[in-house]
Amino acid sequence: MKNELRKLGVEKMGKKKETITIYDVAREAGVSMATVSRVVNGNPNVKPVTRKKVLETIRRMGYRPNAVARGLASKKTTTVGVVIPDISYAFFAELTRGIEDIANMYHYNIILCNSDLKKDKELQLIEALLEKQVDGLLFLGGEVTEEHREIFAGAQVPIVLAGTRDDVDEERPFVTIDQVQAAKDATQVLIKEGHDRIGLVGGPLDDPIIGYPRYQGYKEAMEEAGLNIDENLVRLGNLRYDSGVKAAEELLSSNHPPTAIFAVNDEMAVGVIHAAQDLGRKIPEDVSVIGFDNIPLAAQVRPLLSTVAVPMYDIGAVAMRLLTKYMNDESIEDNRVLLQYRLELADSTRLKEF
Amino acid sequence: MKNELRKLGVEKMGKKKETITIYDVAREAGVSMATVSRVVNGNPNVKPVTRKKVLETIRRMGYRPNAVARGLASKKTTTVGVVIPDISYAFFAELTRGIEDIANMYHYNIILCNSDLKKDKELQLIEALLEKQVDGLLFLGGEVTEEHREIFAGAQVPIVLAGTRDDVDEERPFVTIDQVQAAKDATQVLIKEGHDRIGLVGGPLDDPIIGYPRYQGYKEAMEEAGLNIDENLVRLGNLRYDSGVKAAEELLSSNHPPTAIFAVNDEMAVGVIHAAQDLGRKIPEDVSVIGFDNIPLAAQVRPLLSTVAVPMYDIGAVAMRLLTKYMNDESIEDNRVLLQYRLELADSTRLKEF
DNA sequence: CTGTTAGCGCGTTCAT
DNA sequence: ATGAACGCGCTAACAG
Repeated sequence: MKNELRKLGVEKMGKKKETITIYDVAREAGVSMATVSRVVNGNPNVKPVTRKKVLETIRRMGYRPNAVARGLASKKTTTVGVVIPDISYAFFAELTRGIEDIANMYHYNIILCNSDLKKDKELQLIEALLEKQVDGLLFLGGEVTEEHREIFAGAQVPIVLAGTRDDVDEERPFVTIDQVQAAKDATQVLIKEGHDRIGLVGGPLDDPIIGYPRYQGYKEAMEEAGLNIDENLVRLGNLRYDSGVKAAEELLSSNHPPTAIFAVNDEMAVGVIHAAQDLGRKIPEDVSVIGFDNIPLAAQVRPLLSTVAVPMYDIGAVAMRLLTKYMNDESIEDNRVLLQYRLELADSTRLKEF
Repeated sequence: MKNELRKLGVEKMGKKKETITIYDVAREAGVSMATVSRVVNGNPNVKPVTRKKVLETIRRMGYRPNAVARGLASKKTTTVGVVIPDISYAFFAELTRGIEDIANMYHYNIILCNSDLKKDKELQLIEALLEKQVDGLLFLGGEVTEEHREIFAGAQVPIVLAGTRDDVDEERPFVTIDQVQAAKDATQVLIKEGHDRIGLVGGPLDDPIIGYPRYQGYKEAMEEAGLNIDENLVRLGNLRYDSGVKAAEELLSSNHPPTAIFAVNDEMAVGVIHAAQDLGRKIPEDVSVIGFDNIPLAAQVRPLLSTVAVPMYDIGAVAMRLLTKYMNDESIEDNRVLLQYRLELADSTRLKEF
């Protein structure tokens, strides 16, 4: 009575078309809603003939299941939320690709949100995602504060950290690498080359994910080697190319410049290389440079950048896989995983092996 | 009676917690569901005292609105679908950032899907997105085929193309740039430098978005200048760095090599530069190179890459803005928009002005 | 300004 | 193997 009446609506682009429901299909096929629901959801308890008939009228009527209604009834949305600092960073883009591939494989969709590492925005996004009844949440980058823990604890769905970790909440699952050790390794490459004045182009030290741990690794390596860290050796940037350029200019034009530089990410490392070259230094003859991440850029500059190869795609993929296990109540053996990284020694360092 | 009973559930991470509804809040606050709904949705028709009371019990009970239920009742999900070729391409990552920023500004979330330019996957993703009742759809890259048009036509929601266009369906809104003209301009830079043997490192010619139109622009410029296009001048890659390297190696080691090369995207252009350098050619003295897109990489290599600066972020932002207009039934003046690009002439060409 | 009452479209018992 | 009926949590008239 209602379906019959609404056929006179004006049609603009994608507006006001009759919306055909499971009920319409049922009536048309001469079965009940339940039966239609069964065939749509692949329930085997349907006689083949009936199934065929229903499938046929579904096709004929152009019926499209309403996932929102299904979500309300079943309490599952097959959608997961992803909160990420900034998709325009190659690092996160690659990681997100890993997430999406696995999500897709398990028939989930992802709602992607950029947080710009702003705590308030992060919290607000997480809240919005939970309101949308995502079946799970992936949280990347940024510090996990007490407020995060609070909202995480109140969530009805599993939440996995990717590319970061929470050392306070010992239960919170995560997938990342050992940042400190990796940074230490990178520094040790430089030490092993024989340098004793090794500069650091770091990130913000109040960043508990990149800036601080990678600084920590540098510091530990230096101390263990009995090397000095004077303030002429350390500059902090914002992880972008330009800040790497600036940092290197300062470091290299000091009275007693470093002969090797560890930049805590590749973008800055490439900035360092270019700044050094502009100052007439040869890489790696005059200055050795090592980066961190192994984004595509590392292989698209000359000299090829030596760096710490972080399995970005895998971090995303493994984190998403872990999340699916939680969502499907699969048994999970390890929920705090540190993935392997490796040193990718190319042409910006003299050492090619470690 | 039910809410009271379910308090004995075991609690694992994010599982089986009591879900508190608008009804619970209403009962607790001594008002009706409608009133709670009103304050949640900011409806002004609520006495301040009442509003305060409701807000208070919402806070106290930790009530979180269920967007799925809201979506079913209101027929709006405040979610838009985004189908993109590959988020790990800098070009699309930047574009997506533009989309998300504007979406966020208008309180929409985005469901992101990678299609890898595979038609079947595209269609299937679009279908899934429509089932999820997105309020609108942004489709990027890839060819718009008859099957696309069919499913677009059957959609109940507005669909806007970004970074691409459909020349068959004259009604389909889009936001992009004039690819042919831009490629023509890039080629003309090289022509104006005085080259008569200008190589092209192109994309797949069956790609109607990048490969073909940019080839077309090259061809038109050459023809208008009365220059020859022999097959020793053209190589096709897959838009990635490595294929640029390979293409340039072939072009430059031929008997009569080009003295300038137009690569249809920056990744390949940088590959061209490096291949040329490895062959002992100086850029731009021996070979001029111009790229296309102006991804960050263009400013992170030496020599700095001359390129066509495509407003990637803006394409995304404007497309999303256009989509919001459709979704909110705002009046829209122009629904097929070509954004401005500009030539960014840096150090890989000799010409610095055009 | 507030409450009542229908649905929104579908999954899911529980019968049959 | 199939159908009837209820409920998921909320918005949207409509009354008052």
